[in-house]
Amino acid sequence: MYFYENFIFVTLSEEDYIKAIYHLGKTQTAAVSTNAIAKRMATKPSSVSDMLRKLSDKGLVNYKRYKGVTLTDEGIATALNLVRKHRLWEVFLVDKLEFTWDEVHEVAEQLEHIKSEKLIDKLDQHLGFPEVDPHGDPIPSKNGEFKTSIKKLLKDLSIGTTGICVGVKDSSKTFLKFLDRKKIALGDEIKVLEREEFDGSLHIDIDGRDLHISKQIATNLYVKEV
Amino acid sequence: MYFYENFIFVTLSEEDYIKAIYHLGKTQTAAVSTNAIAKRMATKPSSVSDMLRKLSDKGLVNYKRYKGVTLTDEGIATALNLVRKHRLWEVFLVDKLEFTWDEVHEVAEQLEHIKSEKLIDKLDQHLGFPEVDPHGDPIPSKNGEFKTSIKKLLKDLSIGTTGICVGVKDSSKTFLKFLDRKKIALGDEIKVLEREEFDGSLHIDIDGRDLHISKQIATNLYVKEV
DNA sequence: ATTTTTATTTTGTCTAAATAAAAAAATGGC
DNA sequence: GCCATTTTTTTATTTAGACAAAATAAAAAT
Repeated sequence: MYFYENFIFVTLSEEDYIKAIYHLGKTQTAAVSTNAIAKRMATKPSSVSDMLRKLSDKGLVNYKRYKGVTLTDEGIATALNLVRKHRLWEVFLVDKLEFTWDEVHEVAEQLEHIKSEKLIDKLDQHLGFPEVDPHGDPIPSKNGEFKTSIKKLLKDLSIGTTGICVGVKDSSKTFLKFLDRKKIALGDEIKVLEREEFDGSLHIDIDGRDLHISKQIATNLYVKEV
Repeated sequence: MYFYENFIFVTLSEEDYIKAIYHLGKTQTAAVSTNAIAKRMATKPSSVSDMLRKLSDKGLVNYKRYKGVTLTDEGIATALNLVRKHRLWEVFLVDKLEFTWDEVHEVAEQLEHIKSEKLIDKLDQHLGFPEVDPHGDPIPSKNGEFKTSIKKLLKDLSIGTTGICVGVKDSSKTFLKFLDRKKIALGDEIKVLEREEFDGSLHIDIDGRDLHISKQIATNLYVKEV
């Protein structure tokens, strides 16, 4: 074994699997199932089984047949690096190239696979070492450290505080249309003025306008506290 | 045939072949040979034959067995788009991320494959619609138009004119070491003061310093006239 | 005109990744 | 504890791309 060869080459599609396992694993304590991965990646369970064996051989996942899969430390590091790259590119697209929040994902999905440590370090610096992406999700540091998410539901903001609208929980057409009519858009500054006790509805100030919105709305809007 | 499906999906390695054919074709009038492509791409002639047949099926090249290959209009458009993307990314890396001229190629080689028209348009705008890359090579416009190269050899500059050092013709270690000792670097502004008739050597002003360099040196340094 | 050399293509294998169909293991209900 | 169902794995194929060895075409030399 050549000691200077202690890094593993990870292919593009292996990276995609690692990311899927990482994101599925976040919301649960148990190991991630083959079917769940297949569904998320729009592929077949048989393909997933195959890949899990390979990833296991490379030491990126802990895999017990029929028992689901978890990431090893190596796998977690790989995943965090991908998340870091994805989110930094998203910041770049929005801050520097004037993309809107909803256009960035597909492109960032490609850019995150570019392999160059220097590129990412320089990009990070160029962007002013941002801590969150345009959706309010935290950007892991180079060594994999994380701020806990500062993204909250609007309904959880306390009275008097201000947040910037960074995303939606319900991304259905009807909801987006509704937001459009109410002229609520990504990036808007929202200050919570008052909460009605009996129905949980909120009085808010949004870019100078006063608005009264139902609890349901406030439950489906993500904001980033400022 | 669905008329809205008039674009061909080109895979990553197809793109690499197209680029190789394009660059080899520039320097010659005849069709490009299989072996030449193989040598440039560090692959085997058999692999090239295989790929040429595929590219021909897709209408990207004109291919006659044993007779070499040329790009179709479609192929040229594809190549120019790749060159455009490659060079724009190089400008980005140098202007925005402080890469040096010699570090950009490998990364740009990856970035050029990112598929998003909007991304490139926005990047172009962000960079101020540059006409040349950091090596002084021209950047094709969106519809494939080209300024002729404004890159020259230092020896071809006329007396009194100024150029910015953008590259080397001879990239041997000895030459690069020599430049280093003489403190001649990429980006330096060089003004030609005088040319000695009998040996073609040049007196130059480089960032305020006076220097006397041989014809051989002047023949291996590229400058971009200002 | 024939032979030799060189360039190119064909053929058969190989690997990575995907799929469908078949087999095996796990699980929930009784 | 056993059966039916669901989940997962295995096996056999497929496709894109690459390569080595063998075959063939073109060019050069005799």
